[in-house]
Amino acid sequence: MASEKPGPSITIDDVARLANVSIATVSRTINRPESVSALLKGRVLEAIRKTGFIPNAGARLLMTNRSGAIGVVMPTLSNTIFAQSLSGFQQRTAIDSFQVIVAFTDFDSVRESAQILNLVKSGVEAVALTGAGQEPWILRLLQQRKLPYIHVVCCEAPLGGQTIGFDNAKAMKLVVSHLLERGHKHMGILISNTEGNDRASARLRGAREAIHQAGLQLPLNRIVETRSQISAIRTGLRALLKSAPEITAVICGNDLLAQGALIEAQHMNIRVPTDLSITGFDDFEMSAHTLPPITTVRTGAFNMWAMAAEHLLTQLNSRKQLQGHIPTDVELIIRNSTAAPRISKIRLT
Amino acid sequence: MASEKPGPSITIDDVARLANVSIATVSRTINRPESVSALLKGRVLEAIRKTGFIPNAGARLLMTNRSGAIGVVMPTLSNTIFAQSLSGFQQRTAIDSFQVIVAFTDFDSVRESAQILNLVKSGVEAVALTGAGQEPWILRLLQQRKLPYIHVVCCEAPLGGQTIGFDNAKAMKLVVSHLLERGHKHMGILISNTEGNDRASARLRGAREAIHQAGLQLPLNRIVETRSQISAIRTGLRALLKSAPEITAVICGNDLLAQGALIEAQHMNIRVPTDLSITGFDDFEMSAHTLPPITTVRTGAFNMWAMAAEHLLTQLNSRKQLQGHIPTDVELIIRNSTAAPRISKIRLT
DNA sequence: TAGCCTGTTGGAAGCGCTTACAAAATGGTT
DNA sequence: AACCATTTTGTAAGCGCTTCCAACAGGCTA
Repeated sequence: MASEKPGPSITIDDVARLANVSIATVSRTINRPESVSALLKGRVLEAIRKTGFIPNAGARLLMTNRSGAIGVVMPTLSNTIFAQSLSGFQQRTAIDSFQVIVAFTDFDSVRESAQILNLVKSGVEAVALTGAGQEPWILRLLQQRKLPYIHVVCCEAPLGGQTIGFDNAKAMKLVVSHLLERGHKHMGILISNTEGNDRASARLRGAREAIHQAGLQLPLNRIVETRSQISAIRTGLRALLKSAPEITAVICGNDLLAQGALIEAQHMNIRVPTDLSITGFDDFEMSAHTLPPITTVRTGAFNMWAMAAEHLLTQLNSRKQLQGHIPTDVELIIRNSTAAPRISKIRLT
Repeated sequence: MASEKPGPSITIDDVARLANVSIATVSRTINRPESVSALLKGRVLEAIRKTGFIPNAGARLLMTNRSGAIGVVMPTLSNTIFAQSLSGFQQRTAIDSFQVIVAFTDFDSVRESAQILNLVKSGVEAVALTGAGQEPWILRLLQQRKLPYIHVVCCEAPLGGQTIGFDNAKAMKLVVSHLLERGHKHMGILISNTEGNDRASARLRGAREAIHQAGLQLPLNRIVETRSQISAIRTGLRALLKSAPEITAVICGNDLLAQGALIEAQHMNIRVPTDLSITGFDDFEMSAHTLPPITTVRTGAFNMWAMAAEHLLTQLNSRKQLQGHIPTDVELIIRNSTAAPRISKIRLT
């Protein structure tokens, strides 16, 4: 009925009283048990058990400045790759008993700044960021406060920030090389919105450069940006094929796009890879199982983010400032969604 | 080189001194600006801006007992449904400027208890739990500490806990009814490991009951439990079809399983739905686009979790204990992966 | 036995904030 | 001009913990 008062919760004093020791001893048995005699330690532990004492997070944080929380900032969770990434990150932080606070930006760098600021306000000890497209002021704020942070999935960052990942542009060139080797001359690109997404931009740039370097053209009508809903992706592929019917291969910015493209191709009765080659990027688990399985680039997101976590934790433990770039491996996985283009470019539509 | 000292960070005193007011005034302009005169408020705000002051989370938490953080406990992120769920939850909490701390259990209720305990230790103000399979002691602990919590995706919970969701068993019966209507007599079930997963168990139970109620049999060889990797799911379907070749429909415990089953069917050259009907559960975005699209149950995970968040936030704001069950809608989405069984049950393999 | 070193323990001082309370300022009213 | 109600401000008391420091207890050596 009437809302209950918060109720005086159990404090270290209660435990100390019950164990008949000082609060200092209780604190020590929790934080540095080796410095307490077996006798008292036993009494204290027993008292803690009996009372159900859980140290007050605020008081502890106030004294130690250690919240045991790490922030991670991602655009969204609607692409599996970020779910994987978050899993990897969290799995590693869990080993060191760190909590993960997640924040999503929806690819909006203004919102991203706000989210990072919120993380700082809530006392995270470090932050992992997706990409390097953050507003400089917020990065500067992190630096001023000496909060370790790292940009993941990229290879260079503003303000000398640490990075872990690979060169998205270079990785995309692997894909293009593969298609060139197969004999493709006319390629289209299906990519997620590049605005506020430096990874997508870099991949697009890489593909573009590689195509140009091969002496081929990439007119604008062969590049389609799309939102990441399956229906939008499907529409995107249709638009691409309509505006550039000559293309024999579609380079997708990630595996979600590739899956959408593959589905739309099936619906359109376009045979993959016979009529059209499709490539992805990220190597989803599913991509090995689709019909045909998708040629893609394995980037090891799970491990990459686990390493990012490890890197931050190391800094927190050693209190020393690491820096520079940690390169991660990237591997072109050739599957059956790519093949040589048909001699005749006639397709049934 | 030498590790830099933490460096005295900016406190409320610095701001007060600069603005030439008392710390109380600074605190008030941050927390109850309407109670401060425009003049001083201006000076304080300016001083905050100049100094880059960010209130110390620990001190604040210590005084107010409000961390601004909510915990959410999920089994994993490897099934898209949980990514959706987390998104929904976080989207709602963000509106009230609450941070989300995520914890994963990997379907292990012992680990789950530990995770919940960690959340409590780190000072969350409320907790959202997946399902109702938690160990009672940890729920009791939440109750003792008067931490609002809610079980999501279920309809009843131990210890009188609040729940939001639907009856998984009953929802599964919709699927079975649909298959019965289509004339199926021999159904198989592909379900994720039920151990430590009360939702999967309930769905299995629902299917079983509905089948029995229709006067049909469900021998054990028609039930296959599987891990959730695509390859395991595919193996699972093969095993199911091998041990029970007479089945004309496969009821999958969720859409991930259904997608895996559909893929394996394609690989085995089994036509869906002609040779085999397949049903899912959860209604992934993708499920509307596969070939054929998958008949499934829409549970609105995103909204359900957003509502869960809202419910917790309401309790936090009103400080009153709500209780009971919040039912959510469930809808059978009939698509082309289900049809009447073929008269002849001969399949090409 | 005196003198020391090591290992334990408790007392007490804050950490940086919020907020109760009192003091001061403001603005009518008589 | 004196008074009271109201608003605004400052003072100071903690919140519950960690940790410095001093006190003390043993176990040695000299």
